[in-house]
Amino acid sequence: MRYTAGHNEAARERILEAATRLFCGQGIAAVGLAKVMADADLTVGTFYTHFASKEALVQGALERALDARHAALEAALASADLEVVVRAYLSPAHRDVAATGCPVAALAAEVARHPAETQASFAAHNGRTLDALGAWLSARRGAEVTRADAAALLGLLAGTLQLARATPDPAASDAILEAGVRAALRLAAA
Amino acid sequence: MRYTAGHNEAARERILEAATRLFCGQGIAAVGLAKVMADADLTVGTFYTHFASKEALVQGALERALDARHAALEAALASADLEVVVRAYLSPAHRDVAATGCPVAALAAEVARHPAETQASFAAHNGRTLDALGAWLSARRGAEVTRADAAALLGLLAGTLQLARATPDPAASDAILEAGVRAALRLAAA
DNA sequence: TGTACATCAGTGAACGCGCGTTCACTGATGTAC
DNA sequence: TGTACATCAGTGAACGCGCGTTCACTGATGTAC
Repeated sequence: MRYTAGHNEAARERILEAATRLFCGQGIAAVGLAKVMADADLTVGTFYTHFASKEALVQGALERALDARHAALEAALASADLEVVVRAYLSPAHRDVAATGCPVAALAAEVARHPAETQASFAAHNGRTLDALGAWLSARRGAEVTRADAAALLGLLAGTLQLARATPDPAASDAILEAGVRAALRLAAA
Repeated sequence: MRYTAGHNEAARERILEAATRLFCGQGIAAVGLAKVMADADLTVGTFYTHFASKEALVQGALERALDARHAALEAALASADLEVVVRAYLSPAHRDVAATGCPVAALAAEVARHPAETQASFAAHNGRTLDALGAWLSARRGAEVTRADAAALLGLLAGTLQLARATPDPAASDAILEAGVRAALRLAAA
């Protein structure tokens, strides 16, 4: 081949990285392929040598983002308390930089309007995180914490983060984050 | 004037109704003005005799939807238990018809990317619901429940509904709704 | 070793389409005289 | 009472633009002979 081995994979990775950042920051519908490719230092024309369609890119970007979040959560749960994880999730820093933040908070509502295949991929990759969270909570309490219970906790985190992001008054937004931390810890401890 | 009194207001109301339904069902960015106007039995050209821009329509539609939700919640809290309200919110019926459902669950993440003025309007109208919910919970418990605490509860409801909507497997989606009900009632009772 | 060819990621222009917005015009009604 | 004019929501075509997607072409490298 006329490009170094791994060139193709490196370009694909750059496209996925740019897509993840732009989708999480601005929404899937609001970001065009030209913008994604420009951010990956490529022109639009070459997009289709890497992905079959925009929808395929959406799936790839969601998987990448969810897997990254999964790895980060596993590391955090292994070395820190749940309170640290919850406080990091509902922090002003996470609220203010959606582009590199949780894909569930940024995109779950939009994913719900995408094809079933995209939803299935999203649910499967998010499910790994829910299972890990459920197992961790089960070990901490005596009782079993199901994947669905973990989903409710993630729902609280993501929904509260969204409300904080949609609240322009800084003090009011901070108060929502703090109330979310209290609620999440109460829920996790029960 | 050459149209009956109230004609203008009736047309404006039809546009707002169509916009609310389409935005909540498909997202703001995915719905064009032509689609909204066609749903209101009008042509695109007349849109600007009713609204200054698409963003003005977005604000109007959000306000209408949030005010409707507020009235429905007040009525429900006056005549029914919180558990009934929570079960209705996290019901399969509400999950399956986003178009006529809660605007917070459908659009909060997208509103967070809109201009500050739109966010302020959204936060103000949603705030009325949060205050009513907080007051109701305060009266039920002994302690004060702030607007921010009510926001965390709404965050749990909306976030969990989004996850259920993004879960294509019916059984898994139902389980998430049920876990959300348990979590919401635990949070409200505490 | 030297040359012709195959490979294929990348280029850049083009496609049809729908977007938000503008505008000259229509036509039914209310008002002025 | 009858007629000319003003009003203004609605019409429908057009604007420039960006969208997702396609395609003929480029050019650097690896392979075949």
